[in-house]
Amino acid sequence: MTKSEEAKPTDFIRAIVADDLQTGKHARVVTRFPPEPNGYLHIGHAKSICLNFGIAEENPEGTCNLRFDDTNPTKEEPEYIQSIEGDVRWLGFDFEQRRYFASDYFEQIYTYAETLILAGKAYVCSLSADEIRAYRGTLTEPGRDSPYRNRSVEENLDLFRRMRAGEFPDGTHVLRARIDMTSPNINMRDPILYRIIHTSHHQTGNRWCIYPMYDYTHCISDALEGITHSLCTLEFEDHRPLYDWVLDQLDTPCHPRQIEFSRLSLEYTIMSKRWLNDLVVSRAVSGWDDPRMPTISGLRRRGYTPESIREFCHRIGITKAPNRVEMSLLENCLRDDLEERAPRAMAVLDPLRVVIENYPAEQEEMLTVPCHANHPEMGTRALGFSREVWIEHDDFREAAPAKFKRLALGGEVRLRNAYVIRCHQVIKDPATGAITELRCTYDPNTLNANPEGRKVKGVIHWVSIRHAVHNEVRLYDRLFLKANPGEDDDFKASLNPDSLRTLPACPMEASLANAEPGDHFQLERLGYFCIDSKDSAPGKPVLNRTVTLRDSWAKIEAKQ
RNA sequence: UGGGCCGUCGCCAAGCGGUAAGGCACCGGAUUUUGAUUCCGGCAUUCCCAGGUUCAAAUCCUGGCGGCCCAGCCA
Repeated sequence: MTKSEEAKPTDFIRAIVADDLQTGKHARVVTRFPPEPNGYLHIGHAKSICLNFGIAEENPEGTCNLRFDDTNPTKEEPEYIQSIEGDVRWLGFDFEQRRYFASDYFEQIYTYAETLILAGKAYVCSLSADEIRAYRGTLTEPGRDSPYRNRSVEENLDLFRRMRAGEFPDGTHVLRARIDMTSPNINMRDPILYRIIHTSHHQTGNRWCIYPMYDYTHCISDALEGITHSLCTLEFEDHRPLYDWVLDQLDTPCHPRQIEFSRLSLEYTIMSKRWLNDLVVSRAVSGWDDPRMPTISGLRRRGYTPESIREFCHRIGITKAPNRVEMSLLENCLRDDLEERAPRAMAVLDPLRVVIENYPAEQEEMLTVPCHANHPEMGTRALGFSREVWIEHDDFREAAPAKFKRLALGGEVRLRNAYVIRCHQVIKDPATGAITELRCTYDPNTLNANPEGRKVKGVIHWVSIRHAVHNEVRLYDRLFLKANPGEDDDFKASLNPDSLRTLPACPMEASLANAEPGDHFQLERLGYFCIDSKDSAPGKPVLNRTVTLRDSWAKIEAKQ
């Protein structure tokens, strides 16, 4: 990044931060990423992570905390904590020792609640959940005061302490802020601060049976951590008055500024943790890290790199405008990255046997070919060649359509990194008429050289049958058929039945047998692939197709 | 029709009173032993609409229209 880029804020939040630093409102910036451990992180969280950790990185002495918003033990699991920490680190952000839990502050938060009660700003309400809802009013009608609203400070304190002591069952009492039941902002109609939940908590065990609500907890946690800018998504905009109200009543170390930005939507996928969980539980996918999932762990297993995801977050920007980003933008970030770093290899997904009749049956060669044509520094690899090779079925046509530059009967094509061959005979299954084999000849003078007196435009990939190893390849496609799943029906109704195609044993060049889980490759002319980190065995890699190459032939063909 | 927010190219998105950046997508064309990559070129007389202020408006004012969010003891 150049100095001018560093100095120039790229979005309205960075502009606010820069201004606050400039004016001396803050000496340094402190942000936080506050997930609830109730599911795996997804690409939408990556946007928030890149924003919060990014701002900290870009400013001198800036820091960003990882804080688990763990105020609801009925929905949270330690497994999620592990995955979230791993995903943040994998994305390339370091929270060092700054891993906190809202539950770290439960005692302080409780003390603040008693302060509110003492000040007459909070009361214990003994209405049932249904009654509270009824008293709340609607969007257009004001709410009504709870009959418990004017309990004495002494009674409130006594009741609240007994709530903590476990004297009451779930749902019998709540602690509420005493604000304004007629507020046009429903969040200000005496919001609930504490509820009774007799459930053990993953961090605090059985120490508590009352748990603070998000609105009450989050602002205090921010203040206790000295957060300067509390960045969250747009749906919390209506909560900001409450965020400020709570901190205004209390003597906290500071009063962070909440700023909201729009969350990420991506076409052909979903971002709701509830829905993602549904896919996992219903076995529609193999898990949170299924390579079709928009989760960080799913993208990682699919073959996305941290760099590509960070670049994506950079390109989409930060605004308050509603958005639904095209998948092609994400895919392009990936291609840009993998184009540079992925070594090349060859495999055939839909094999057609080619016999090169003028190549001696007993002969074979080990060709030395570059790992990356545009990056010689990436070295070379050995590639076996012999009389019989597999080529892609789709790379042959008996009668070539217009602009077809692959192999046709009577025509020539180059075998990538090897010789030019000519096809003179097609062998078919007499019963079905399906093409089963091609008889060809090769031009021995075309290794690393163009043929004399003619041009061969087409180049196709291939694998020597004698040298091939066979491994499973998984071809992934979008998880949903609709750009906005669940928009006007059950989201699962638009699941793509062909989002995964498994090819159990594709012939591929032998060098691939040694690939390690997580390794990236470009299978030439097919796409980028990644060695699956879960289902591969030593010497037996499973290849996940990360993304196809751009395919301008497919466009031409579609038009014809 | 209570409150909050948003509306610049198909999709993101700069712009903050001085005469519409950039990326993705798309369309040409060049190079190419990946129909990939790379490279050149094209792609908003117009900024949701209508008035108004101004020498000058996407930017300011007024009024419309369209969209999103909020009635969990979820976050």
